[in-house]
Amino acid sequence: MSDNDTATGRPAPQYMVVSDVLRQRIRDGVYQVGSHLPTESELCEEFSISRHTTREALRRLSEAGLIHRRQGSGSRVLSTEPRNHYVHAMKSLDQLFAYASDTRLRFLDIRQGHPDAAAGIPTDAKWLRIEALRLERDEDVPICFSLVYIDLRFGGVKKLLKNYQGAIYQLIETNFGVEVAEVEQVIEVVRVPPRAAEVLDQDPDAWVARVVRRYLDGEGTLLLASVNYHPVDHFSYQMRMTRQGGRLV
Amino acid sequence: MSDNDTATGRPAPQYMVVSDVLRQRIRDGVYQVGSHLPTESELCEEFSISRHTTREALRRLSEAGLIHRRQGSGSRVLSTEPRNHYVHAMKSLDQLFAYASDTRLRFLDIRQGHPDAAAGIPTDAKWLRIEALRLERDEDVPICFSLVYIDLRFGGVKKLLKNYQGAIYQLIETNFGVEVAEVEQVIEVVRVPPRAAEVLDQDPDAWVARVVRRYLDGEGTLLLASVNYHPVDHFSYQMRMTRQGGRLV
DNA sequence: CAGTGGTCTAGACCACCCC
DNA sequence: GGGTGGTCTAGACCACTGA
Repeated sequence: MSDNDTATGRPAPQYMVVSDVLRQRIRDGVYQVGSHLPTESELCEEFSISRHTTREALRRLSEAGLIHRRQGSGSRVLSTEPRNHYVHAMKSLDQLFAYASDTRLRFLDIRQGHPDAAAGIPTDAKWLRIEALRLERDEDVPICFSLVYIDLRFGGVKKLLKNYQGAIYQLIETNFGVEVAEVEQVIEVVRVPPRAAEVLDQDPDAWVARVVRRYLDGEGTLLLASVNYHPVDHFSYQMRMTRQGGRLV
Repeated sequence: MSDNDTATGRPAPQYMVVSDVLRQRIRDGVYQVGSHLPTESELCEEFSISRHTTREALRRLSEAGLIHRRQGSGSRVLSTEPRNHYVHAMKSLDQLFAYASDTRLRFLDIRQGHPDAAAGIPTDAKWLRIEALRLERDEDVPICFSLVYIDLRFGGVKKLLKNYQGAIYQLIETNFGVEVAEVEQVIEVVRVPPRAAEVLDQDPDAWVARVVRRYLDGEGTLLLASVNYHPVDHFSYQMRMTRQGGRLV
């Protein structure tokens, strides 16, 4: 649990002692989830420490996701257990994609249309629908066939797509001042749909890896979604998870 | 890049201004990757701020993975770009697995043997080799066929496996005082190997999703590895990535 | 409005690293 | 031994929250 001086011989700093005590109290229900921690000044008094030290202790709890602090309001208990024991971290979403970055896009079709069910978009709404092939640079080997559905308020991207090579979500981020805050991804293995079989040159009854990605903004609104069909012999999805924090967090 | 007061109308705090300046200098190569930042006291003087404010600025760079700070040594520049823009976070590794948690294991075979190539273990070494089927609870439908390779120094788990239901890495963590610090995972779609076809009741030429997981300790030593074959019609792998930090980080 | 957390200062002592 | 970052104190003013 705590990691006070168990490893190193020297005593743990006070902020860590205090943070561990508070952590234990949260686990024990002394401070219930949803309720508020004592204020900084109360904690200063109880532990006879300066405000700075108190804040350092609270910072740790906050970083561990156990409490949420809000100016003027206080520190609310969020959870009994730290979140994010393991993280898969990446510089950019590029690493989500199951292909190397040195690729290019060939657009097959762009028009308004109704999304397919796999995209997780209500199929009664109209979205900009893009068909594209992702190819290895300088080669004609297709890496995947992609259907991209874009909210019509970003319909202006249509003009920008010509010769665009990167990920489409980035195009929308830079041109419409929105920010992708969250991505959901589902990987499954399915029978190749007819259109994908055609452009990927697959047997009609072949299996393909289908990767569906949904890009959401900070409020959970869907900005765009993509359905990507990968021939199985070129599909490899790698990730690396790391345990969070050496000492505590 | 910076997020000083662009959104809110009010001015950014000093530590954020300073941290942005330093960040820009790192990008511009004023402070080269591998070299050291000025010391805290030098930065205090340059920006006419207190040490506390300087440390807050440096803390941000450290959290962003741009610098590494070491007592007695200084702040070394690690990278020009922040890491961890996006994270896939999970409380435990259970969420790595492409199946619900309400499952059970049926062991088919346990003995010493040579790992297969897919596990990424030198095949000349001997490891404890476990064959198991993961089944839905109360049903005989197999979710996946697993080959688990365990370093022989944990050979004692053999006795503990009987009636064990959970993830094997946890068994080793609790019984041998080691900690999984890192997991590598690769998902691919391959032809079913004969043995897997047999126990999963698949056609000899069927495709299966192969998920290879390698569990490493803090020093990068492989503790165990597993190769899991999932019938494609039951395979679904979901993940959710979140952009890190509202304001900067 | 009173009380909260957010920012900031000017000091201090210490453990650690490297010369 | 001299300099680094790590911890800690005792103050201060401010922005924000909520009654």
